[in-house]
Amino acid sequence: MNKVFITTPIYYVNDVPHIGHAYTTIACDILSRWHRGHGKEVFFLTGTDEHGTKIAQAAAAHNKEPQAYCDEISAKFAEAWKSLNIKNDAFIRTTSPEHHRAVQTFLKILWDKGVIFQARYQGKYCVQCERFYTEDELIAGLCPDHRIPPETQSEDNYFFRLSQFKDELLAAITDENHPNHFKIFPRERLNEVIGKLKGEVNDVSISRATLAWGIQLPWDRSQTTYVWVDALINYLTAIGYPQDTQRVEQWWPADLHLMAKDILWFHAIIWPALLIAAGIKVPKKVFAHGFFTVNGQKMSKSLGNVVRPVDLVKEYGIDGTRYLLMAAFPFGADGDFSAESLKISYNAALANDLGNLISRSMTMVEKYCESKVPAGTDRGLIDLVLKDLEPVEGQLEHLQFKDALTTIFQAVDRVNRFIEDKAPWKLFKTAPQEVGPVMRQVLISLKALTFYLRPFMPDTAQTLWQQLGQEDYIKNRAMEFFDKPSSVDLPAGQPILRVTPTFPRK
RNA sequence: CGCGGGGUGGAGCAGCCUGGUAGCUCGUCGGGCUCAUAACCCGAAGGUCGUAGGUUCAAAUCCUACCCCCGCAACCA
Repeated sequence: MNKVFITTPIYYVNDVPHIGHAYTTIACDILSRWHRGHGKEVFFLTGTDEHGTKIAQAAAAHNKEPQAYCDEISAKFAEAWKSLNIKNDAFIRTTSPEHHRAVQTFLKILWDKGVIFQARYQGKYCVQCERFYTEDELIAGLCPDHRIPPETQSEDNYFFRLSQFKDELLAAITDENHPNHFKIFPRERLNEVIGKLKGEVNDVSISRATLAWGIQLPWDRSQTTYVWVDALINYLTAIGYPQDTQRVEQWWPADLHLMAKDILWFHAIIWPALLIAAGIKVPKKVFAHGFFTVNGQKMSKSLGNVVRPVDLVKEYGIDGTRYLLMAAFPFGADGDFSAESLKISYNAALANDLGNLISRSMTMVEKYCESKVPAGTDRGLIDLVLKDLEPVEGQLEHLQFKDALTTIFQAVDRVNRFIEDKAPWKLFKTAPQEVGPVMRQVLISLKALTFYLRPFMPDTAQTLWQQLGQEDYIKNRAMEFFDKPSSVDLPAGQPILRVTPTFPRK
């Protein structure tokens, strides 16, 4: 399998991007870069979700036409990803004509297959959730998510027979040999989904009669597609569905849908059910990461503690931000970002360990080795460093970003300890001929490290790459490296460049 | 019976699924080094793993009960 199709959710344009969005997107970017570095063909998709009542309302509140409003906010997402060095292969917008066509085609298939029916629905509808709730689901008569009283609404809607797929879905997620098998991670979330699936599963409304800002149902223009159904189909639109069958064939099924845990149900149940109903393969893996608090509190506008990606980038740089977000707590679990711990983490890992290692190494090569890669044959350190780094492969395979970083920084520590142990500054005085082989090992170890740092910190890796006197781009060399790490090397005599400190202390 | 997360040395966390020397980062104390971004290296102190039971040769780890903390209104990954 040589292709990897990775997606973030498409982000709802009723607010500008914050670090929650960035968190998911950075994680996908790291995976994309890692896979590309291993020679895989990667399609990394992100984008914006632009339909629905809330968007129409938000636009009205800004005195804008919905489309103009969407254009504006959507652009901010695209900009944010640029500023975080996100290299997505496509940026999809649900207001695009291609997406309209895809949604209508997809829904028409479901309609023709008879899995959609019309019913007069009377029920409790939460405007915020844009969904109906059963009496069971309400808590003290309030929406369980929003804690507001739902409106009693009655209208003719179209419904998708989700209940019909309940057993098959349960089998699909629990039985590895099921033809529609797909994985849900992490474990807690899988258990949660299984639990819900074993309970009552209701058919879901897929259209609204009163919503104008959306995509009309192909067989009934008086009805507009429910935003969630609209949104999920983006994953198909982006790869050319329905007309470009070749591209669809090439990329589908998606290898990974990554998202936060609040929208797992849509991705793990509704989406696969829709696909099965339409006769399309289900995604291979759905991973829901956790929520986080900021300084121990939920991020909120009213508390004024919403953190924007730009704020962090300003303080810690692009790579610093990418590192800090991934290193703070295990991916998948809930966690906290505090201003204090970010700073501590930055100084400890990036400035003191990695930044200083680079700095001291380059200085010593300059002072003791005439700024050139020295000759030598010892590879003891290099072998140990490569051994240290081996677990990264499996850790990234399981989206354990924090663990992968821990592993990488253990290798960084090893190089620091090696330098301490060999004390080139002493050797320079007592046995100068021994300095070269020591520094050579340090430099080659740094080169190896660079390949592992690259997905997390692409600019840093490229800079370090150039400091090591390498030309070209590191990304073009990753495949060759990972093909046979043990042969990593540097030509003796190659000039080493010194540049300004990477990750200055804060 | 609403849902979920958590209680582990001073702080923040990992380990718990697949029982068997309690690990990491920061901080503190002592030492070393001086190549380096007041950094780096070595050593030390410090924990009855929320409480009470149970299972077991053995439990932070499995089971039961209980106590406490946090998120689940809005924005929202």
